[in-house]
Amino acid sequence: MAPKTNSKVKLIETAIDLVRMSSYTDVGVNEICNKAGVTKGAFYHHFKSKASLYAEAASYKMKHEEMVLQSLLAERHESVKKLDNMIGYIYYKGFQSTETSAQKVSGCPFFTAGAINSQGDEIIRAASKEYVDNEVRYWQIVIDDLAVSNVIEVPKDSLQLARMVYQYANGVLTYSRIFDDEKTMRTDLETGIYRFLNIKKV
Amino acid sequence: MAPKTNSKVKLIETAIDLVRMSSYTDVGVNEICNKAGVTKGAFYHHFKSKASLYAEAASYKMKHEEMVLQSLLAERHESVKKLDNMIGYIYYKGFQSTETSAQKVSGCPFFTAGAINSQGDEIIRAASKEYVDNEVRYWQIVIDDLAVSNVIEVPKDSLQLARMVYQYANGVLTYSRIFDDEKTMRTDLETGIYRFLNIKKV
DNA sequence: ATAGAAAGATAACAGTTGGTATGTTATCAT
DNA sequence: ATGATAACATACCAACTGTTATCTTTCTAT
Repeated sequence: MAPKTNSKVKLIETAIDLVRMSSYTDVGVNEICNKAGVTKGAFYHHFKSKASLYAEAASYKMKHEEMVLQSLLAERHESVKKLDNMIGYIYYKGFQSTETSAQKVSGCPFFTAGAINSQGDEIIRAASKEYVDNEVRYWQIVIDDLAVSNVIEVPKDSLQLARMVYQYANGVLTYSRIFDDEKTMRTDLETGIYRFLNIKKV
Repeated sequence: MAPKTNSKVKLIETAIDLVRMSSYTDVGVNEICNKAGVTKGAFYHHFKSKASLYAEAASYKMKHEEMVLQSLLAERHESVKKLDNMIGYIYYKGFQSTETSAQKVSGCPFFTAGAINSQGDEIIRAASKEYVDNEVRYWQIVIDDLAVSNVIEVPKDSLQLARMVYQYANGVLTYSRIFDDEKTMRTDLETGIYRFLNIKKV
């Protein structure tokens, strides 16, 4: 009665959830399987390795975020509204609490894992690169829009500015994770990005 | 003929080096011992656990940086010179190439490891917190000095501003590590921090 | 010189890691 | 109904993890 092949999706979603809460290396295949209620046989039927699961999870998440962000950044919104939506989404992603853990703040699993496993598995690095590039592109859309709307000065290099804002956001997430401090995360995210973009807060 | 107990220091320095290049979880006790040319017996004679080595390494590095930064941030320097020294030091730390690895860009091992192991070992988290707090404090010194010198507007909350700059710097480091891109790191670090502090580049 | 401790070496430990080999059950086009 | 293939299950593997117990060497204070 259950959908045909939801166990692959179940594995991916479980993996993302677990990795977000701890880290790629700290989450084992066994743990993922147990939490997903799937056996190892099924795991290695769907994925040829742990790294390949990670890669599939990255593109899975990318597709998912494409839909979410397309609505958050829809043209009908004011450019500042888009910015606030983007900030809110990052906050939402970084704070989302799971039943799995008492930890409140979690970083982006792909950003983090990419840095960790920067040497070694090239599969992982490539997946992280692609994911990160994609995220930066969304920031660029937001920033270009702010420039067109005259909310910010037209930047010399909007891609660089987008990248820098993204770097900042992830720095905040990582910091907040160490201190497990959601309050700091909320204020620093917003205050910092507004400051970075040189927007006077309304 | 060799100094009395340099093998403890050797272990700490080797561990820092290895962890910087990969990560806390990915670096094993065996690997550290081999690279340091020390046996496991010696390791567990000096440290009661891997986590405790990490903690000692953190405070070791803190003391080392205290000396370095005290000279880089000496009062005789202009406040902008101090800022540039600080940026240069971050760049130096993040780029330092080792014989160990082909990887060029490396993040701060304590910032990274703290985020990774946010759940689990409380020893590690505590050590990372202390390390990070210390680094932020140096940024605060730089920023307060910039304010006194009228280079930047007096911030409402200089600690928050220091924290945000630190978060940004580590975001850049992590990003650059994923892409192993030293050039981006160099420009983004300087450009971003100047932008963040709203200083017109000379 | 000698007792005692610090430092280091060797070997083993239980537990876990990612991955595989081989088996069984569903699904599905023909 | 049947052959084929996808989906899943069970059991196992070698390699490695951090850690400990035991032994030997080196140092140092008396």
